[in-house]
Parts: sequence; structure tokens; C-alpha cells
Amino acid sequence: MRAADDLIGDLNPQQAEAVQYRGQALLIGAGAGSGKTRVLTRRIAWILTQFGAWPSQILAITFTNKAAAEMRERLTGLIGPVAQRMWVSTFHSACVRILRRDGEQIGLKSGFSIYDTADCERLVKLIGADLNIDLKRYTPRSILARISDYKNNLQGWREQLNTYAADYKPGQKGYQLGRFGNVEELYAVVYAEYQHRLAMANAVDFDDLIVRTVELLRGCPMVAEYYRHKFRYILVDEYQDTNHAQYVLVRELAGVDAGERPQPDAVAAGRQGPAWITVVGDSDQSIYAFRGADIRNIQDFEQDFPNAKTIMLEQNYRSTQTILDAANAVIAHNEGRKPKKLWTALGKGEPIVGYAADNAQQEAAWIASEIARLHVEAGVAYSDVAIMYRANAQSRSLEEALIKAGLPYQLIGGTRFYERREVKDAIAYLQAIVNPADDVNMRRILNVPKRGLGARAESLVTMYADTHAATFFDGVLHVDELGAPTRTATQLRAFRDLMTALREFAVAHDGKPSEIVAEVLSKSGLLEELQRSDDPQDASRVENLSQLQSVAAEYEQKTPDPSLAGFLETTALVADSDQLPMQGEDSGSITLMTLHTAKGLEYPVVFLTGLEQGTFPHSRSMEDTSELAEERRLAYVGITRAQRRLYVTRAAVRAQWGQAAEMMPSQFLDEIPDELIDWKRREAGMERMRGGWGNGGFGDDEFGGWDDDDFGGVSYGGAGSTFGSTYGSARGTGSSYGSGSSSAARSGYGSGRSYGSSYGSRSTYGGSGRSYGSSGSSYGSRSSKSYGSSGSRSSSYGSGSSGSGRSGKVTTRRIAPSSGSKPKQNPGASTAGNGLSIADFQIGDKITHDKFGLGTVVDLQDKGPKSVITVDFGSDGVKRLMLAVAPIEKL
DNA sequence: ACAGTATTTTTTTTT
DNA sequence: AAAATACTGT
Repeated sequence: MRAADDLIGDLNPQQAEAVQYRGQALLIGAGAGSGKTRVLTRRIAWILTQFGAWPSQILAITFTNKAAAEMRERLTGLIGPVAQRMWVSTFHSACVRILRRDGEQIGLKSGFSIYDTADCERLVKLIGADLNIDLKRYTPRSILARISDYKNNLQGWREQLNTYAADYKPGQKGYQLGRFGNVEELYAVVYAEYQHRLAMANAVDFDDLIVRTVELLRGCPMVAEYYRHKFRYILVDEYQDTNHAQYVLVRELAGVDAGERPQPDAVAAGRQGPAWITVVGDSDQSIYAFRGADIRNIQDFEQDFPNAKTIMLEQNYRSTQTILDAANAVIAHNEGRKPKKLWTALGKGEPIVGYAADNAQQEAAWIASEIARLHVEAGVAYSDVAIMYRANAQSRSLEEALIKAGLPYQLIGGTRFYERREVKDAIAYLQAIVNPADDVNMRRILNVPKRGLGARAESLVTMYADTHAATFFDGVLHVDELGAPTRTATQLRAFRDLMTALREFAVAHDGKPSEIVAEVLSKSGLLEELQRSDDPQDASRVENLSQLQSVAAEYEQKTPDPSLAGFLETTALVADSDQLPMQGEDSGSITLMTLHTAKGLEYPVVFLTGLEQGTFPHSRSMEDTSELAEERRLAYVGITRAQRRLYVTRAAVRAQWGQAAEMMPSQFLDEIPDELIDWKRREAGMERMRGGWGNGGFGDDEFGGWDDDDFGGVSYGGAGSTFGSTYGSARGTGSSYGSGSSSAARSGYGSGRSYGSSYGSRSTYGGSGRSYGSSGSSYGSRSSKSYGSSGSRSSSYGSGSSGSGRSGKVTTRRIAPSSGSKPKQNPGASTAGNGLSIADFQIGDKITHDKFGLGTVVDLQDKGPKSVITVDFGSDGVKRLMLAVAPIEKL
């Protein structure tokens, strides 16, 4: 046991107070880099040693599994191996654990499936097809977003149904939705049906994990009592990113609303009043509103929890004053926030470095060369460098540049390992084995690998299932009653026998998931199909499958009581950042990730890329003040990741889905005080020309073109910085690096882990024997294409239209393909190519169509030039027509 | 039933 | 530019 002094001796007064605070409810307002993780772990240790609590009485919620593992590790250092017995996990993992134990009470049988986004989309598609919903207009994604909103706010399907579609019964067939779209009705019906089918399939989605746990606690006093008795201390990290459901969950677990008298000294075992709650967060770092996070949870904490105490941590131990000044200046543009003053004792440090590139490729190339130089001239380790961007798609050009420069990197995020097709297929088998009622996964594997069971066979089985109120697999079991053609019946029987055999095998080997994986891979034919193929991509798919098997083996080794269901759980809840190496572990490579993933991390050197209007802030967030405020918080998060050196870069032209577009500098750049930024290149060549800066000329601007006049000779630094180097002649260091760049490019297949010289040859999954879950793990991400030619350079710079005014909404301009400009569109009304305007139409209008003849307009969607009208052509059916191109005439 | 071809959409951010 | 989807012909 540690002495009290060990726990608080090296803390500042606020931190120490937070660690020791005795009381019902504590909010720690932890500014970026203020040592909140340290305070949190110390507080837990304090509760154990000084309050005399048992480890099993503590529930600590973190944001990711990796954060949980890290916290547990640090706790082990403080209090010893008892830390292993504490609940330290994410909301979702904790809920799974609770539901596995007590879910039966609310109808969740053991072995329930956890649906990921793709599974949910499949389910909504199935429902949409059955209910005759126009899935073009109501995309599964948008429907799911709505359902997720309901869930995050704990609005049940029953109440929705009562309000909007009282006569719909879940599971009923042939329901006619109101033809002209009562939208609420549609959502209510789909929501109800969705929950119904999840229940039938013994499955839950991500949101359900929280919602159904709340339901369990509210509906089953015995269960609630058990957990309230058990957890006497609840600590929640990143509280600003909790949603309403999670907020309620915390209250239910703590028993805040159980109507018992608070016990001022309830520090020991036993059920005495509500549990003590500690939450940690920073409202300036709330960046998950899009998935329901409600900033009010943290803002109203003091009202929500009586006698709450707030302690603010404002000393920053991470960054230089320059970086903090920039962060403070940017976030100050958000309205309605409590002003906060982060300060540091680390001194001014280096200026922020800015760079304006001509395009994304050049931006990336400059970053690569800059990193190479830092490495050589200032001895900066690659693992001390992170490159961040708004959206995953931006990683492409960066990866290419790093490969070209031969620098080792690791990419975090992108397509997750478990979301890759082949891995998902294998998992679907496992899921279907554990939970045969899981229709979505069962249907997925019916014809994977190809075994001649197509849409026809599937619908036969579905019909049986529908009429008998049975599951899809029940239908398969009753092949002989389906009246299927001989061929189909034979194949179905083979599938039935396969699944039966696999299930028996699984039951017999439940403690050995890796063996079950192996059995599934070989018996299902999954592996064979890929091995037989000569598509080079399939080789990497085989790799991935074998990686899946090693992950299973690792799980098996480090889990006390392994089971197939347990293994599936771990695969369902991985986060992007879980792939990061643990602290203390050195990957030896540059880290690439989105700003969201970067939350909670810190690096000596940070590149913030793509600082353009439309990229960051993202174009879809610029209209709305609150969304823009969230983007700004994201910028704040990004800036405050940097410890010593911060770079901000942008590209004047960026290709977005195939088309090059001119990009204006991000407004966030303007919000950083100019004197903090040392611009290595303030304007891109094109911009300079336009602004009459002279010197322009873009013809000869080949790849190395950035080492132009404003680059050399500028010296900055000094000032007692850690890296203390001076920039001198800056050229040429770029490409002489990597030995193995060509082999690295080749190895792109499949993994997307570290490339480059220091890592040597090809990267494969798990090459370095990292373990899944705790220590970094190596399942990769992102598929790969051949990295070769650096993509086309955008050639035609648009003829010189307006300057670079920074106001107004229009932020990007398409570069016209030189030819004569299109006929002007009249502003306001959206006129289409055939001269028809959506504004001219009304529901009920009659039109003629060259092919379908006479029809009646049933619906209108104004999407500007892409407006769509829906027309009922009677016997020819109802068609959706693109107004701009449809051969129609108004009558 | 499926392979191959044409067309359409896609980009936020993630547990 | 790439991937998902729809369509067409065998």
C-alpha cells in the first residue's frame, strides 16, 4: 500500500484537492493537458487506500478500450495486481458485461449478437423492402441516424408508435404506410419493426447496449439493487462526450434517484445511499455531438447532482505557451462558453509553422520532407510525430508522400480490420453459430462462399420463416417443406449440414475460439475460395483471415475463461485508437489519424493538415452555428495535442471525389494570432499570381517546387527549445531517405501498418507479435491500392475569378474544365438542363414522359440542379426522375 | 444464378 | 477516383 503522500506529493493544489475530495459528486474540469488521467488514477488509488474501498466497488468508465487498459496498467503500478479485479472499461463494454449476466430479465438470451453499423444497415434494408419504403429517399443511414437519436434520448419505440402509427403492430405483414409520406409515421414504424427484428434475432445494436441496460436497471429492482450495492464509486472520463442515455445510466447505477438519503460518510462497503460520482471532462473538447453527446451533461452537472463540487484544473503540463495561446485564441471564438485560461510553465517555445501548398500532394510532400529534416537535424524520433486530418479520405496523399520519402508510418483508423469483407464474413459465421436466431448474419453467409443459393433460395426460406413466425435458420432446417427445386434443395441441405456440424464442433470446443475459427475457415470453404482466386487482393484477404485466427488465439491465451461468445464481444467493440501502441511502447513510426481519434493523445510534433474552408471546417458543418462551434472545438483539440512544435498546413487546390476544387484558407487559421505563426509559405503559387504578388508562374512547379524563395534562410527556433535547432538551408533532405520504398509500396496489400526503411520489408499483420487488446495490437486498417504514380496533378487553373475574400458562404469553386462555361443558372430557383425548374411543379401536376406516357406528379424533392420528381405512371408504376435529364414535358 | 458492364453515389467525425 | 449498385446477357 502506498502512503498518502506518494499519491499527492507531486501534484499541484487543485489536482491534490481533486484526488482527495470526499463527497457525493465531483466534477473535475480538466483543461487540455492538465493531467486529468493522472488525477483520475490517483483518485482511484486514494479511494482504495484512504477510504478503504474494495477494488470491486469501483466502476471507472473510459472512452476507449485502450484508455481503459492503460488506466488499469497505471493502477497496477500504484496499488498492485488487485487492479485487475476492478471494472475499468468503456460504457459499452460495461453494459455488455451487465447484459451478459442479467440480460435474460429483459429477453436477451446469452450469446446475443452485437450488430455493427453494417449489420444494422442490412437489417433496415430488409425492413425497408418489406414495407415498400423508398430507400433511395430514406437511406438506411438516415433512418438509422434517426433511430439512434431516439435511443440516445431514451425514446422508446412504443411511445413513437402510439403517437404516430398507433395501429401498427411490430411483425405484422402487409402494412400500408400512408402514401404521401407522413415522415414521423414512417420512422416510427421502421423503428418499431427494427427493434422487433433485433429482438427476434436476439441481437442488439451499439446504442441498445446502453438503452437496454437502462431498461434493465429500471425494470428489475433486484438487478438494480445488485449493482447499486456493488458499485460505490463511479468515475467517468470524457464526461463531455456522454449522451443522455449514458447520463441516465450513470444515475441509475449510482442510485441517485432511488430516493435514499445521501450519506455524507458513505465511504465503506455496504449499501448506504447513492454511490459517489466523479466525472472528468472539458466542455471545450466536446466533439461527439453528432452521435448524441450532450454538452449540457457537463454544463449542468452542478444542478443535476446536489451538493456537487467543481474543481478546475487549468495548469497545462503539455504544451508551450505559443501553442496554448493559439488554442485559447481559437476557442475564444465560440460563444456562450465559460472562459477558461490555460497556462503553462514551459515557456514560449517555437513559433507555429504554417505552410500553404498548391495541392494536397504537395502539402504531403512538404510535410514528409519537413519530418525527414526534423529527424536529421533535430533528432526527432518518428514516433514523436503525428499527422492529423479532418476526414479519413485525406490520409491517401499523406501516405503516398511518406512512402515516397521512405518514412515509416502507421495509419490509425480508416476501414477497420473487423469491417473488412472477408473478416466480416468469417465473423458472421461465428455469430450465426453462437446465435442461430441471428437472421442478418445467417442470411449474409447463406451464399458466401458461392454455393448457388441466390435471391430465389433466400426468399423461399424467408417465406417459410414468415409464415411460421420462425427464424431464418428454422426455415433452412425445414428444407424439405419449402418445395424448392432439387438443385436448390440439395444446396440448402448441404448448408444446413454444414451449420449443424459447425455448431456441434463449437459446442465441443467452446473454450478454444481459435480452433473454431480454423474449423469455420476450412469447412465453410471461405478460405478455399480465396486461395483458388488469382486476384492479388485475395492473397491479402487470406492473410487477414489467418490474422483473425491469431487474434482468436491471443484472446484465448490472455482470457481466464475464454469462450466463442466472449471472443465475438471483443471483436465488436474495438475502437480505432485501440490499435495505437500503448504508452511506453515505441512504434518507431509516424502516426496518421483523424482529429477525433487523436483526442486524449499528445505528441511532441503535430501536423494539422487540410486547414481549408470546406475541409476543416468540414463543408457539412459550416452552415450551422452549433456545428461550426463543434468544428472549432475539434480544432482546439488538434492544436492542444502538440507539445513542442505545431504545424498548420493547407492546400490551395484539393481533389474531392475526382474533381479538383480551389480551397480557401480555413477560418481557423485566421483565428490564430498572426504573430504566432511563422509562414514558410503564405500563399500558394496560384494565389500569389492572382493577388499580383509577382513571381508566380506555375508551369515549372514540379514536385520539389516548394523550396522556393521564401523558404531558405529563415531561422527560427532557439529560445531554449527542446529541439533547439535552427532551420538553415532547408533543401534536399527529403528523398534521400528510405531504402525500401519500393518494397514498401508493394507491401501495401492488406495491412497498412508501418512502411518504410526502418521497418524493413513487407508488413504483414501481426508481424511483430503484438497482442490484441492490450498492447497495441496489429490488426491493421485500410485496404491498399498500388501506390505508384502520385496521381494527376490538377492542370487547368481556373481563369481568374474573384480574389480571396473571406466572407460569405461560398468557399470552394469547381475548376471549370477550360471549355466555355455552362449556361448560367438563375439564382434561387434551380433550373435544370432541359429548362424545367422544380419550382414550376406541384404535386398533382400532369406530365408526359417519352417512354412512360402520361403521369401524375406525386412528390417533389428540391435539390437544386439535382432535383427529383416522383411520378405515378399508373400501370407503368411510380418512377423517380431526375428533373434535369428526364425526357418529360409539363402539361 | 452469376459474371461482366454501365451507372450511380460517395466524404464527416465513431462506440 | 473508387466503390457500391443496377442492369444485361449468357
